[in-house]
Amino acid sequence: MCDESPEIKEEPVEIKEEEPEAEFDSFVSHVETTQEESYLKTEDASDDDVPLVSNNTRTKRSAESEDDDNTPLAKKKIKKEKGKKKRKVDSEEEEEEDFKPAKKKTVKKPKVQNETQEETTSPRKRKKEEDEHEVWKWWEEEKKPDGVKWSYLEHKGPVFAPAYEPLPPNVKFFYDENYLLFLGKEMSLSEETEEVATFYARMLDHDYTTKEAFNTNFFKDWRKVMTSKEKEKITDLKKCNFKQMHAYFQQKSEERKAMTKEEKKVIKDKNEELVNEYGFCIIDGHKEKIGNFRIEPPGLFRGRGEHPKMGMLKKRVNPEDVLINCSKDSKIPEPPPGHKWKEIRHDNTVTWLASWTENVQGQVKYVMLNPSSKLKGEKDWQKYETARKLASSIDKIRREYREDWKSKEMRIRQRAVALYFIDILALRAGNEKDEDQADTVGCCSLRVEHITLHNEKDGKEFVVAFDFLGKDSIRYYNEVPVEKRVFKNLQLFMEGKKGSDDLFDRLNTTILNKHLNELMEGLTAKVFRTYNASWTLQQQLKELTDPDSSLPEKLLSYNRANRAVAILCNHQRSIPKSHQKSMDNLKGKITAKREAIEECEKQYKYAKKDAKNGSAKEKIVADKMKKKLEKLKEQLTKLEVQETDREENKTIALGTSKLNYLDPRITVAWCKKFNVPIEKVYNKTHRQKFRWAIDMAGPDFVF
DNA sequence: CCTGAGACTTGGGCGTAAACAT
DNA sequence: ATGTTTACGCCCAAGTCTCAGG
Repeated sequence: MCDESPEIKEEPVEIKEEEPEAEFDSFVSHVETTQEESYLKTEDASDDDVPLVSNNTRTKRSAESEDDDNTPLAKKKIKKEKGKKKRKVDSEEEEEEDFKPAKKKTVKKPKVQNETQEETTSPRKRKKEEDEHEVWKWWEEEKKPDGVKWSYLEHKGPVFAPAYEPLPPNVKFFYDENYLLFLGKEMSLSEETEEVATFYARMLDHDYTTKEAFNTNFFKDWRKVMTSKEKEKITDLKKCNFKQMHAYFQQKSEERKAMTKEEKKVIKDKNEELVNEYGFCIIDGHKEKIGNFRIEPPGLFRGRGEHPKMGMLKKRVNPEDVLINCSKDSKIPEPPPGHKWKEIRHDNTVTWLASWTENVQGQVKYVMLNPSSKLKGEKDWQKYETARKLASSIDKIRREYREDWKSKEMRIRQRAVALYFIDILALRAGNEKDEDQADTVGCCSLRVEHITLHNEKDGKEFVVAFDFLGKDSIRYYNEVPVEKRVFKNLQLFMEGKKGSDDLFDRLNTTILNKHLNELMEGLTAKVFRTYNASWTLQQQLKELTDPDSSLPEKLLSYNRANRAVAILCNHQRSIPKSHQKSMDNLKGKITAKREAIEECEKQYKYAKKDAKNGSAKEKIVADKMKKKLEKLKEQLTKLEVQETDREENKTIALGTSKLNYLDPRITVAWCKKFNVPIEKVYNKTHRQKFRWAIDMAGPDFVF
């Protein structure tokens, strides 16, 4: 603001001398103490241990040939060996045939796993599920030309929300004209007015309805759909009584819960039929699942955090609002009777099957494929390959941005400090946001008020305290000791600014990403999150897994590693309502088990005595006792493990990192190496999404 | 540059089905 | 078999990033 010159103002000389060639030894650990290594030494950390082959490769690569990695060849290398198939379409046909035998192989699996004993939950069921899906190794196919996402696409179009069913006449709406009467005066509403009213009535016991913005927005939009008569009468939301409506919906939901098995089955079957009809598409010769083939129903907008638009009416979407995307030569989806599509297009450079524009924020919404599809899987795979590439040039990049902390140019310093945060704290990039969205920030959009500098805190020097609302208005709070040079730079950036000023006033995500792309092809800010998450998982697994431990203990290790990542990425959740209760419950069980063990021990003692001078029969009894005791003890540890796991997990959400940040091949390799059945860590959805990794990665995969 | 549209990934919450305990 | 607890999968909002056009 104050000075336009890009040159930095007189830099305090001290800074320059401060650092006698800092090494990489001071990367801050932000995820508990144990993780330092993951940032400390990107490569030699593992040397003292088993010198894994691929580890060496990585070291070498990063040391001498980063530049080569920048060529687009990197990706291709991997696929190189396989296909020299020319015509995609025909080759697919063949592949299918080829891989049918492979399916049979899977069937044998349980035998191999016998070592891990009974644990495998209903392997029969699982097989069936997986066998129902077409299995083909898409990752061995040739890639499509740049920008082309498919050559054939056929589907039946999206499913629309069911039409509004007016309330039965006995469910009334009341309005208190004088603001006096207890119930208000009975009032009948036009259908549309009633429909919108039900949206509100359904949310009556939700927090939203206590928020002013929500109520104001809702009321404003509600009045828009009212008839002029209604509008005249209904002038104050506070005078509206939705209680009967609310009760009606509650009752409805009770009824639904109380349905008999048969009734539920009917509904389920009907739904399944719908899914079979509309839930799949044909893409490049394969039948694949669609992710969200249902158009979003109308309702009230539920923005998160302090969203200025919360409570606004999300209008019903009609076929006339919907764009269809499919192959020209495919069977074009039929719009519902009496309707027309807004447009039918044939754009094979995008992946969506249908789209419409939502009225609250004006954003385009899409119908897209399920993550199990080739289209999504390939992209996911590519994402992790980019992250691995970053792993091999991270040293250079770190060296560079550290150098940039000393730059004469303010914009470069800011860029370098921001990058440092993104790297070590896994912050998000932080695009600018409009006024009409919740006020949340990421790295580039941090404001002065979001950080506090402490020369010293809790015995540590140069501590930066972050406190801001990030994505989804989740609070990010972290006290991080940083390097002195970073600290000094921050002081400089904050000089003469108000709390509401941007911390990095010469930086935004575009600038940052442009720079990153120059450092490495395909590099953007979010790649650091992927890289750091996956790297941390690998490192933590290595550190925490004891090959000799029991299966539950191994799983605990895995969860802990997963948790370290979730902490790093700040994946939080609200404490489940039932947490305390279920915790007490568990504690009770543990005490009970302990008592049982005590009791059993006593008995065992006696039995042993008896056995000593007794006959074979008594020996058998004692033996049995011993077995029982062992079993009990095992159960106890299992419970205790569960307890710590759950306690540690109560505010941390593991799902997001597992699904979006952790290279599945790390997990797969770990499972294979330590003989952990994959379904212990990956549920059915995970297994479908990560099928490529499950098939691709051996026990020795290294990220 | 700046802006906004567009496309696609990432995110927590919540209802419900399934698993488990009783 | 039935009630309770847990986990899954859906939902859809909220990010990231690219690109076109002024």
